[in-house]
Amino acid sequence: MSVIKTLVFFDLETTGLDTAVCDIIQLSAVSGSRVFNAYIVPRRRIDREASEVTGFTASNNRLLLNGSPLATVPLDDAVTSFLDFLRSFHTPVLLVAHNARGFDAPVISRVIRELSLLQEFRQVVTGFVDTIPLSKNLFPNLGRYSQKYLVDHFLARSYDAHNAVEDASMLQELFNSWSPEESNISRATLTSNLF
DNA sequence: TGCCAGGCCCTCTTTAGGGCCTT
Repeated sequence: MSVIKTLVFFDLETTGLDTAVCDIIQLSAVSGSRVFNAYIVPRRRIDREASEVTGFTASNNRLLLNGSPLATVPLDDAVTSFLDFLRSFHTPVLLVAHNARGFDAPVISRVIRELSLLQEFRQVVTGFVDTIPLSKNLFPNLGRYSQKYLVDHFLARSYDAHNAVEDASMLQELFNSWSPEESNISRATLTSNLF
């Protein structure tokens, strides 16, 4: 008998690729039709490459997307609201992200530790599902496994990559189109006590 | 001031190198 768990698809936009130091700029999550999104002014400079890829820039304590200012919240408010969003499902949550092991899980886990919220996090999140190993297990001969490629290949869609809400929403659509069995999901799951 | 990653996987492998994947 399996415990009912809620799958929450999430994505981060950050100031760069170094998971040890990057700041979160956008934190988004999607589960069914429910959506969470928060923009945060970063403490550190946004890497040039990250700005080129995402369109985010920061100046004078403001965050801009393609030159237009965004409504932002402090980091601790964003993470607290995210935990409230996860708790609202009233079941254990599996957080699903593309390259969760290599990027999203270490970043969100580090930030949650820095905010002394790890205990609260572990009370609601039981693990991370990484859709890269999941897709490799399901479709071993694809050759390429970037999210953009997978969306194009399986959904025949192009989309606004590097908008975290769009990325999380597309990942949910991809996942649902694959209808993976629980054993496949388990093989691609990292338990939260690793973090 | 400017710069900065790192784990996985494959192969022309293991005394290594390089591409992929995330921003």
